[in-house]
Amino acid sequence: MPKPTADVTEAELAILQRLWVHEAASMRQLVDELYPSGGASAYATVQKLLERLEAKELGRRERTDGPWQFRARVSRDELLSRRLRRVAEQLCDGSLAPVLTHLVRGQRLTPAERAELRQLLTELSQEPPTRSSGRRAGGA
Amino acid sequence: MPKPTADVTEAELAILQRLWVHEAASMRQLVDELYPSGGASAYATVQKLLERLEAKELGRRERTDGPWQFRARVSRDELLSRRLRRVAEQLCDGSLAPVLTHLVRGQRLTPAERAELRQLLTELSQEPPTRSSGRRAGGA
DNA sequence: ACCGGGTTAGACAAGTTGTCTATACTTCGG
DNA sequence: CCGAAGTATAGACAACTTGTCTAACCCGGT
Repeated sequence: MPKPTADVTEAELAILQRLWVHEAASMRQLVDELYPSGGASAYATVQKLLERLEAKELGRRERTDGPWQFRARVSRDELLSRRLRRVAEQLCDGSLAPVLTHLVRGQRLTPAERAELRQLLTELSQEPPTRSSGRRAGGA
Repeated sequence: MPKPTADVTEAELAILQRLWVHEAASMRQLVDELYPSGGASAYATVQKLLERLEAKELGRRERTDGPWQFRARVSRDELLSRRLRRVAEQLCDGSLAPVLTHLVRGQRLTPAERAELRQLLTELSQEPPTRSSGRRAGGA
């Protein structure tokens, strides 16, 4: 059982990025894209990485006529959520609100970005705050 | 030279947390707090961790009459910034704006939190380039 | 001189990470 | 049928990280 907090390594992330782009891909496709000049072992390397992604339940393989097809099991958004939650866990006592405040305060936002955020906040305020059913809130 | 992106491990973070609380602390103090029932080697463990923190330029030692005094060289805020930047780097093409949007959208914010954020945004819009004296302008 | 605290250098096991080797299995052309 | 080429899988491997631990060292006080 892979720890729920299982982290994604650089190489694994590179695979995921391609899967997010392609929806589904074969090993050959991934190898060609990620290790274009890769030697003989690139294939097995990608295989191992996909294997680990599967173990972490971040990827899935699918049978087809031909070779296996691979898909991501988490969206970029979901992964983002996990990372942020982890950061909050370690540095903000588990709460994400301080992260938000920190970001708003610390980043020099362009007026356009500020406006967009205010707009977004306003929209969310107008939706029923008690029923948070419709939208996928935060994933997990 | 340690990579600027040098990561902080769990145990190192525990040390930093104490240093953030205490401003400065001796080894003994840290050992007693972090390994209260720790065996004979706890001292050396903490030493090694502090050594690594120093190598990463995240901590500093200071001579005093008695034993060394240790201090953090980064604030929690700064560390938060680095982590967030890294996340943005890996998942949002380097830009933090999507992280912000994601957070605002994904977290169930209480009305109070929303109000506070809107307030904050308004403030920032009104005094753009001025480092106002009242608030800490720490981030990044 | 001895003791006990502080101080330091390094050994170490366990785990992670990316790559690579070896070996199957499948399938298609000749 | 044989073998070549692509596909599939298991496991070895070196390099690195991480937290702990051992063995010393130095030095002032009694």
